[in-house]
Amino acid sequence: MTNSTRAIDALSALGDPTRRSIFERVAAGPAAVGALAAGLTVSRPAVSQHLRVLKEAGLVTESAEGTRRIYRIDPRGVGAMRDWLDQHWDRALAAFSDFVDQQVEETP
Amino acid sequence: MTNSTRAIDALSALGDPTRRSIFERVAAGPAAVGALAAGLTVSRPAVSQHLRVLKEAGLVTESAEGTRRIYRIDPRGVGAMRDWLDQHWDRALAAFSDFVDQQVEETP
DNA sequence: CTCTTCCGTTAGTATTGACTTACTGTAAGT
DNA sequence: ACTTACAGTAAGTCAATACTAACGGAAGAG
Repeated sequence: MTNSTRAIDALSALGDPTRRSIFERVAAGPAAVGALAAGLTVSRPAVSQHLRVLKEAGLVTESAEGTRRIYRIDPRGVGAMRDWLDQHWDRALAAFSDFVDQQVEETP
Repeated sequence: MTNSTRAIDALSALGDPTRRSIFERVAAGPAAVGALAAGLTVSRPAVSQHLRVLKEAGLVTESAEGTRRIYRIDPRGVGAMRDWLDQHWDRALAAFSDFVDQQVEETP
């Protein structure tokens, strides 16, 4: 998978508010599925499904500890999003300053 | 609107694949609605609706030139997303290195 | 003034996907 | 072996939303 593809998946994954909550909780520290579901209004299977999407997007990793599955934040997806965003950040600044310059010329 | 709120809106907005396409085209350079729709498979009203969402998310700006509306990339939304992500980027690296250290200890 | 172009809005439809319930599986404790 | 705890899977429901078709409005050309 290319880095840009991962960035796309990560953006799609974080588009959902519930998944953002889950991701932010995982980002705060490693956690099991049950613990995550306890702090949310949705059921545990729902959390499990969201975690799978986040995992496929490269935003979290999974590791077993007995019957519990511990989820941790994954630098790959976060980094891919960061790279994708940095590209557009540069463009945004350039386009914006061009636009401002143009406005100044038209209204002296 | 707070900066974090704008980051949330921006993430939700870019969750849709069609909106990502539109956003990337606008990021490549200012464009009118018709020109954007011509390069996509969806109808012009659909593009118009997506642009409104992107505008409300602070990702693009609108300016009239006669009957045409020119859309440009907006640094505000892009910057808000960048800030939001940078927070988690730091956590991602820290959590990952902790995890690796722990794995090394357990399997010497 | 009329015609054309370009665009936003509205209403209605269709599709996506988020959620729950029920079930199955696995590991640890007794 | 039985029970308990924890989690993924499957199937079905329902709400959110992406999309099209039809309409209306503003600006420039003739």
